[in-house]
Amino acid sequence: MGRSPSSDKNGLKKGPWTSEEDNKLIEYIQVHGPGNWRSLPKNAGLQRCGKSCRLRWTNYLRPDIKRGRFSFEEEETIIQLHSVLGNKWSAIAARLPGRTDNEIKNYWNTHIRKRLLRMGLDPVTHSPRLDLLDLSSLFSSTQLNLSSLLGLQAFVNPQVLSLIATNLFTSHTENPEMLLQRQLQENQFLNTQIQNQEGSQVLFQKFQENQILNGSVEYHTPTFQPNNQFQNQTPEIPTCTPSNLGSYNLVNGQNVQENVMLPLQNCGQILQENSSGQNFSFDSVLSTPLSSSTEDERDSYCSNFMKFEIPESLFFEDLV
DNA sequence: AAATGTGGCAACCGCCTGCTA
DNA sequence: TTAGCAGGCGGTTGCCACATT
Repeated sequence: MGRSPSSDKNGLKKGPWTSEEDNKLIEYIQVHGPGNWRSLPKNAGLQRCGKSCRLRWTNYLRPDIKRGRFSFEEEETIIQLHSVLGNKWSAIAARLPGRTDNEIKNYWNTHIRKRLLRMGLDPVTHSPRLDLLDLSSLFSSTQLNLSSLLGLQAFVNPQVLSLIATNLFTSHTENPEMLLQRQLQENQFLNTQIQNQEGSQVLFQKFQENQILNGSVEYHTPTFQPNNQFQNQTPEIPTCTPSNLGSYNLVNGQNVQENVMLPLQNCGQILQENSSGQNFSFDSVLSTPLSSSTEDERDSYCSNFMKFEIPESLFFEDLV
């Protein structure tokens, strides 16, 4: 594994660690504790640089490291957190006890990223890949009237639209802690607004996201209803309608798809109600049944959520 | 059976940040 | 204020194992 044995210009060894080196490092740290990595190799009798020792310890030798396959819960947590944090592997690792940032990074690049691509999702934005969608047929089949969609502003407080648009453009770059604080403030405002504007699906979407945030997760988690360790604190979910679909990318008539997660993937455990009063539900698009054991089964399960059809008789006016 | 391709992952590299004198 | 250092982080490399041809 890894690099072939070699030495750098200082005579320090590089490449794979031997069990003898591992033992030396473990024994030294058991006595003196980790840290002071620059002087550690000399004191421990290792021909390695401090950085190499630190990496070996933190990524492999640490006693609390969990080895082996990632569980479904872990995998979904990674996807959730990545949708919020991006490639902040250390931040993601901090929420997965026993897993290292390096391990999560490798797992993402070798498994999850490929799976998302196969599902037609962009692994960077977590949005459906537009290059794979025939949006014109989608719109014609549903008889959606663009002017009606744009008319959303007629019943949505412009202040709210502005708030949401601002959020959409900043949420992926903002410091998660700052985001948390800001969203707590937003939620107070939205909570009031949503009581007065029952028809606003955009508002509901925003409200729901903030509820998830406030109720459980340290970081803003816009795409999923948690079903793992956060589940106990999941707030009661109000009913929403299929018009959530596409609401974000048409804010103010602007297509903000590029930087935003579509609510399409936001269907996790949302109970939706169509115009005729029939209920239908989605599980998380990326959730996988615990009984599934193979990657193919997981793919199959997940991809089924991308195959729903919009009824011919569905009118946007009915939905709002 | 041998050659070639691909996946997986440990380890390295270079940059960045925070601390301290 | 600034320079030096230690440690942390994300991206990349390169080797091994396994699959495919």
